[in-house]
Amino acid sequence: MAEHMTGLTEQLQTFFGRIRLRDTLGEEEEQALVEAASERITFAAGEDLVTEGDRPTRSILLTRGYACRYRLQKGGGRQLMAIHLPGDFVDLHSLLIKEMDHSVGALTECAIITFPHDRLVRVTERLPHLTRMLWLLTLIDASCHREWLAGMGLLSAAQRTAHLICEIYVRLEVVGLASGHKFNFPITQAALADAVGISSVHINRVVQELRQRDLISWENGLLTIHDWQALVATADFNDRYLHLVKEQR
Amino acid sequence: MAEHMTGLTEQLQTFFGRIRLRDTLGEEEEQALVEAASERITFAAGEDLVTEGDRPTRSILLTRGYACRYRLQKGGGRQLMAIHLPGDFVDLHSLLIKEMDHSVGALTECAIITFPHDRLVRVTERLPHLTRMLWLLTLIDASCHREWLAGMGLLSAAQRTAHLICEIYVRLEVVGLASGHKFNFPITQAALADAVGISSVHINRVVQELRQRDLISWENGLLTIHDWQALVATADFNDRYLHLVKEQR
DNA sequence: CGCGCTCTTGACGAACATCAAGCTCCGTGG
DNA sequence: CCACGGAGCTTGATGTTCGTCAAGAGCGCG
Repeated sequence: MAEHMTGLTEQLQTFFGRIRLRDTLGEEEEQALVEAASERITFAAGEDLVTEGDRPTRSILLTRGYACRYRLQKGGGRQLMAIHLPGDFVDLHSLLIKEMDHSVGALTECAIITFPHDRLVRVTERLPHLTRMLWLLTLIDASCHREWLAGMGLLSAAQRTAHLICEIYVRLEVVGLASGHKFNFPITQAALADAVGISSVHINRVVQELRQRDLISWENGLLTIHDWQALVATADFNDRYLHLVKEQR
Repeated sequence: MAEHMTGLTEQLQTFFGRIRLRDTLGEEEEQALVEAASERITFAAGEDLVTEGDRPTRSILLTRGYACRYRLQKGGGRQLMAIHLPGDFVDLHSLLIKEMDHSVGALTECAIITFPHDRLVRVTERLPHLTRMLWLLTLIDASCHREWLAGMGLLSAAQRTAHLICEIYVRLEVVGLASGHKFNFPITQAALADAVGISSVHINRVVQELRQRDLISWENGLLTIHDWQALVATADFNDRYLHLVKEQR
């Protein structure tokens, strides 16, 4: 067990941080999560962590890299439905949903920690407040889905792109994974296009527009926001949907 | 208390049915929900059940009518993010989310039952399996959001419209609120346009196309599906995302 | 050196928004 | 009884956004 836990607690700190942004997390609760953890696995960019139709027996927590939820279309199209960052409990859903209705893929090299479902169920039997915290994390995922959905209906391609950049920066920043309005973003324009819901040709023009307006630069996988206020204004970005308020839940 | 419960259990049957589609629901669990219920309220079409920015102290279960989650834009646009039917626990989210990041409105006259948050928290402290069932319902909501999101990126306006019709029919049908491929759908074309994410002019043309292809008819608030197979085919509809499988969760 | 992946650019077309006008239906008040 | 008005539906004309097709450039990698 000592072996098992080497480095594990450290690797879960970002995850704990994401909970502590919203409520307090007790010693016993933290310990229960550490004990529920199982394997550590890495994936190469492009690999699937979970595939549509799977019936996982464990949930996946992302500790390193960018992952995405996505759905493929018969015709060959792809739509991303979320981008996940270190500290995200990527498919906590599968604990109750059972059969995956979408896939989770690695956008970059990824490292994960797995949590067997039976251990998580035991957590729900024993620790109601921690259960609510896990539930809350999935509710915030849903809130992000709604935000993207509203963006698809109400915003232009350029606005949605700006919005996504704002979202990722804030979510990285609040857990100390980014600062100074810049962050590593080593994904392809094609992947970004699938997230924003437009073609790869068009995302290229949108990115160039954002660069020419001097809102951002993006080279060698490093994205820099030059004018945060202006980026927020064009995207009509409001972080309320991320629920970053610490209170009793 | 006898007074309080008059008719209440009956009004919750559709809700219990939605849970029983996915797992068994024990006598004690059902009773706990009945006891957690509080007021019954009705709303006229167009009224808000909850408004963006509110901090509700109770959650709302819809027992009659159509409601929707929506977000407004400064410019005046509106995007629906879900349509809710009788038996849906509409803003169970607010139990943990606390501050509403969107509004819930009545598309038709609606009747609701309220559940004070403190009573629901007590349920989570006492009944882990029922807690997981409530959690599951919010996960299925999220799954619907993802489905709509994928549709926005991958499907045409006509396909999304067909998809929405399929979704509503199935969700009504599985709890016995519709059969024979028809259902009451007394909403305006403008509201449908906001759901599909297109203009009211364009939804009109889309609806006419669906009528001319003899897929549906829709008059006096009654929508009839004439060719279910063809409608499913055009929408590329697959009900997997509704998670209608009964199993241990 | 050559291959493949990503990014870039131009030309053209399709899907959908916007603007504008007229329609039907229905309730309300005279 | 009809006039009026509003809400929702319908239709046409025009413009914008974005998709698709096609080609080429830069670059890392074997």
